[in-house]
Order: sequence, then structure tokens, then C-alpha cells
Amino acid sequence: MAGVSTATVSRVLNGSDKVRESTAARVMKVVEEMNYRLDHVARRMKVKSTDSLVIGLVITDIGNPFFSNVAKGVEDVAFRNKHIVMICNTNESPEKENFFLNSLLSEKVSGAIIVPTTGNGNYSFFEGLVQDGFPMVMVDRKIEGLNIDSVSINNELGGYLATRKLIESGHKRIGIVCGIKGLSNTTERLSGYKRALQEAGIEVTDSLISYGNYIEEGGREAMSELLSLKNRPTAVFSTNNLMTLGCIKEIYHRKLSIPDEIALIGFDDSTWAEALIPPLTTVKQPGYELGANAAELLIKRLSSPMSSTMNIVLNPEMVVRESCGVK
Amino acid sequence: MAGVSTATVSRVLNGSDKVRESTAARVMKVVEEMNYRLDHVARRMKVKSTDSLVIGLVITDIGNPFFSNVAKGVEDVAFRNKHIVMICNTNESPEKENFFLNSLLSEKVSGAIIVPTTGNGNYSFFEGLVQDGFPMVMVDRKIEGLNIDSVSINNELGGYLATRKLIESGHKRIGIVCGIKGLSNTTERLSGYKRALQEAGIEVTDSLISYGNYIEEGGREAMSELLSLKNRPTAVFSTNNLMTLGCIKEIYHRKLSIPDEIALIGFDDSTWAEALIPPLTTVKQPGYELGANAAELLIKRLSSPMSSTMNIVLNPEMVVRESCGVK
DNA sequence: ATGAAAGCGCTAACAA
DNA sequence: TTGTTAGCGCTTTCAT
Repeated sequence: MAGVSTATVSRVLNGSDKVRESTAARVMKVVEEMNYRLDHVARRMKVKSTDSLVIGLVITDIGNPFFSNVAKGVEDVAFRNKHIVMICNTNESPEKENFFLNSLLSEKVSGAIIVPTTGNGNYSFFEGLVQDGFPMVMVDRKIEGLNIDSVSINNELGGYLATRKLIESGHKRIGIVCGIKGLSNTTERLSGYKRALQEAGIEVTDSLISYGNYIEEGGREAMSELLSLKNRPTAVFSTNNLMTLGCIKEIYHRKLSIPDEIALIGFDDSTWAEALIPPLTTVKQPGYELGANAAELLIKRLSSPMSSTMNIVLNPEMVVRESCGVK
Repeated sequence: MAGVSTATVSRVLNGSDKVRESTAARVMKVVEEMNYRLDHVARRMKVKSTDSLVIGLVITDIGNPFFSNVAKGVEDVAFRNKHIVMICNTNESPEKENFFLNSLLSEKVSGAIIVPTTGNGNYSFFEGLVQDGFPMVMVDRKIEGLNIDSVSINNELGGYLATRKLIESGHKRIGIVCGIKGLSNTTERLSGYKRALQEAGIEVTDSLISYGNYIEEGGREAMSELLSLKNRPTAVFSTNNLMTLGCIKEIYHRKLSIPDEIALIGFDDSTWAEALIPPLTTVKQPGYELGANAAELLIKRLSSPMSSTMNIVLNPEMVVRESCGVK
């Protein structure tokens, strides 16, 4: 319609190369007029897969504000780089994780950002993808032994800081509500907790360590266990936001007062943490930054697949409010 | 490799047609062995676009728990139907909305689920898409005059119920913190508020109506305005969860007590509503169901493009806790 | 029940 | 600077 070949149209649309200005203008005019839209799917058949302008994001729970912030960070950076993102929600199921990754591969996405479901379920599958050179970056959780980019927070430090804060407030019997056994961040937060105790000369007591699987109901049950102990803790460190909500509900249920009868520190500073009474002391995890950094890392890797992998570790920060007992 | 033509492989992989069992088995064996994966992109070049197995979701704020629940609902239903979803986050920007919709079209998605940014910014654009037969369903917000599927909640009823509850608790000066001017749900919630007042013979006072743009900071400012009134309200209805958080922070800041000095009802029952002191009374919006229904509607439409459009309206529910003053 | 072959819309190499 | 053309991997008619 513009009296030029398809090749020229392609050149104009890709803003590239040496096309005479007048020709480009003529093409663009027709493009506008007929509302022509490049077929991105056909394009992806020719272009190398790192140029697909689509990236995948596989997360474990889009309903969790922490992860939805991660998603927002990914989204924003992707948009700024003209990429679009396919979000998949695994609900911690390795089967769904496997299915989604295969789908993304079939979709010829340029790469993927992944919060792995468990430490090992799909290990050999991941390994194969890495060997095939599929660009991936792990976020929030790592898988040991896999040489790929990752962005995570210093969970050990987070666990340490929270526990130390509680110790500073005079507590000696400090319980912890852990997440899912076997996940790197669970292990790390727990080991930070232990380090703080040991440093203060407090013995680590097994019965004070409980697990809540990173969900609200689990947190409530774990807190219930802890509070049912004959010699119950005077303070508890809950290692994720959903479980913290469960903990709080259990505490209210038993009509105990925070922080006098039971001090509490959470993990993940959610918008609502400040609105609680008393306002919740938490370890702040920069979810948005986590996502944004992961997306930047992935997009960088697309253009330089050979550069050596890197692990970015963001430091968590204590947000001291009132639930831990000292201002 | 299996000694058959590509046509036969295609038939086997699509589980269709008349292929001899033994042939199919032979093909599948090779597929497994060589880890063959169908190229979904190439497939989409041949198949009609309603069979692409990809749908788009364009929402305004993935960081808002309400919308992330919507996304989760969409995701789950999509997965069950073997679809994958591309999520785009507009941040209420009509430009981004326009860009994303074009991208989705370029990606040849089967259809899209959309939370429109404003009542009219891209109206004619949407209209064009509808005329071209692009399957869309609006969720949460509607655009007047567009004949397409929608899933929303009865916002007017939500506004009415909340306000009536406050009236029942004996309040006569009731403020409202509205969302973004011009959005259908803002208007509807406000009109429910007015109806309840009128029904009770209470005059609608302009100074008691403020706007907070559906964000936390806006909610805080709106609440501040209301509380600065010489004759301030004794109760406030905040029309979304983020603004409610802002309201609460402002109330704490002024050291007022809920519900004695100021009663409060929120909109959107978030996980944390119950953990506040006093627990927050809210109008519960079924975000997950909203998303799930929208996805079901869209997927149905893909197979029957001609059936008449429908509007699904879900009813909100009051969750009475303590912040409104009566148990 | 299976194969041969056309063609989806694009980009890139080569030619002019 | 622009055009010609091959071919990306698949599905689908039409033959066989």
C-alpha cells in the first residue's frame, strides 16, 4: 500500500537501518491509516529467542503481598525495557512449576524469573535448562549448586537482627515460627536466630522452634503450640507476614497482650503493619526492589549471555515499632 | 526420527484424529526421548487466534491485595483450562493501558480481562476492539455504553449496607472517603451511601464527602480533612482497603479512639482487617471470585463468540466486627 | 491411516 | 537505499 516491499516496512517498524526519511514517513502514514499492528508472534519465529520481548515470572503465591510487590517490581522494569511479562502462580506445587516452565519455553520467552517452589523437586529439570542456556534468575529463594543469577535478601541477617532486638528487650525465652522446611530462606532465617541466641549465651531450645509453612493458618497453629508449652516463650519471632497475621489472631484469641505478655516481631513489612495496635516491629524485606533487580539482571543477561553469573543480596532492615516491647 | 511425517507428529501431539495406536506410541516415545517440545509460537501462526491458549490480564495495581486476588482467581481458572496469562499493570495510566492492549493484540492472545483505568480515556479504542471482535471482559469496573461481558460487584449495595450499618449504630454525621472521581465503582458506592442516608431521613452534606483516589496517602488526607471540620463526623465509611489504612493512621495520629470517638467501616475485607484493634468492620469484596468468574466468562466466549454478552454482578457482604461501634 | 506441500507474517542475507 | 527470497515450525487441506 505504501508502494514498498515488506522488507522496507520491517525496517521502518524496527526503527533501524538506512531507510530514506521520506520513505519511512510514507510507510508510517499507511501504518497509522490502516491501523496496522506488527504480528509479534510471527516476528518471534525469526528473531533469536533472547529478543522476544517477553519474559516469564513464576512465583509461588501472587496473593501474598510480598510476592505481588515482587511482581510489581518485575513489571515496572520490564515495561521500561519494552518487555511484557507472563506471570504464573505455582501455589508451591512443583508440578505446576514444571508445567509453567515448559509452557514458557514453548512460548519462546526470552527468559524467566523464578521463585522456586522447593529446594529440589525440579532440580534436574532446572539443571537441564541452565545447560541449554535458557536465561533464568532466581529470586527470593536460591537453589544450592545451580550456577545462575539470583537476587535474594540476607535472610540470615534478618533472622539475626530480629532475634537480637528481642534479646535487647530483655527476653530469654524466644520462640520462632519458621516457614517451609528445606527452603533456603527458612533455613537462613533460623540460623540467624540461632546465631543471635548463641552470641548472647542463650541456649537454643528445640521446643521453641515451630513451623508454620508460610501460611496464615500454619502461623496460627505454630503460635498455638508455642503458647501451649508449660514454659512458654515471652517473645516470638514470626518469619513471614501471613504467619504473623495467624500469630496475632491466636494471641488475641487467648486474650494475651502484646508486648507485655508476649512480644512479637514479624518479617516482611506490609502496609498494615503500622496500623496494628500496637504497631508491629518487623524486618523489612524490599519486595519491589527484589523484583526490579531480578528483572534488570535478566534483561542484562539477554544481551550478554556469557558474562559470569551474579548473586545480588539485598540487606533487610529493622523497622522498630512497639510490638517488640522497647521503643 | 519416528519414521513418520511431520503431519502425523502434529496429529499425535494434538491428541486428535485417526492415528494408529502403534504409530502414536512410537511418536510419543521419540518425543519423550529427545525431550521434544511443541513450539507454541509457530503453532499460533496457523491456529485461529481464539485457540492461542494465552489470555491477557490488564489491571491497575498488582500491588493492591484486592487486585492480586483478582489475578489469582484469573490464574487458577486459566490454568485449569490450560491457558497461560500475561499480566500487565497499568498503574491507572491510560497510556500504559493503551500500550499493553496493543502488545497483547500483537501477541495474538485469545482475549483479555481488563480493569479499565478511567471511564473514558481509551473509550474509542475499546470500541474499535469490540467491533473487531476481540474478546474482552471488564472486571471490577464497567465502561458505560460498551456492549461487552463484565464481572463486577454491586457497589451501590455495598455503599448502602455500610452506611446503613453506621446509621443503625446511631450515627447521624457520617463521612465518606471516595475513590477516584468518574470511575463507575466510586460513583456507585457514593450513591449507595446517599440512598442509605436519604432513607433514614438524614441530609446529605457535601463537606462530609471527600476523595482519596484509592491510595493510602489519599485516604489519610481525606480523613484529615474530615476530622478538621468544625463539626466533624462521628463515623466514616472508607471505600477501599488502601485508603482505610490511611484513615486509620490519621486517626491514630490524632489519638482518637475507634469506635468511640470515630467509628469506621472499610471496603475490601483484607486478611489484616481482623488483626486490627478493634477488628475492622468491612464490606467484603470477593476479589478471587471476581477474577475466576471473569476468566470463565472469557474462556467460554472464546468458543462461542456470538452468544450475547452478559454482566455478572456479585453481591458484597458485610463483615461486622468492632470498628463500627456495635457488635 | 498417513504423507506431501502450501502458507501463516515476519526478518535477514544477499542482490541490485 | 531498497527489493527478492528463503525459511522459522507448525497445521491443514488434499492425495493416496
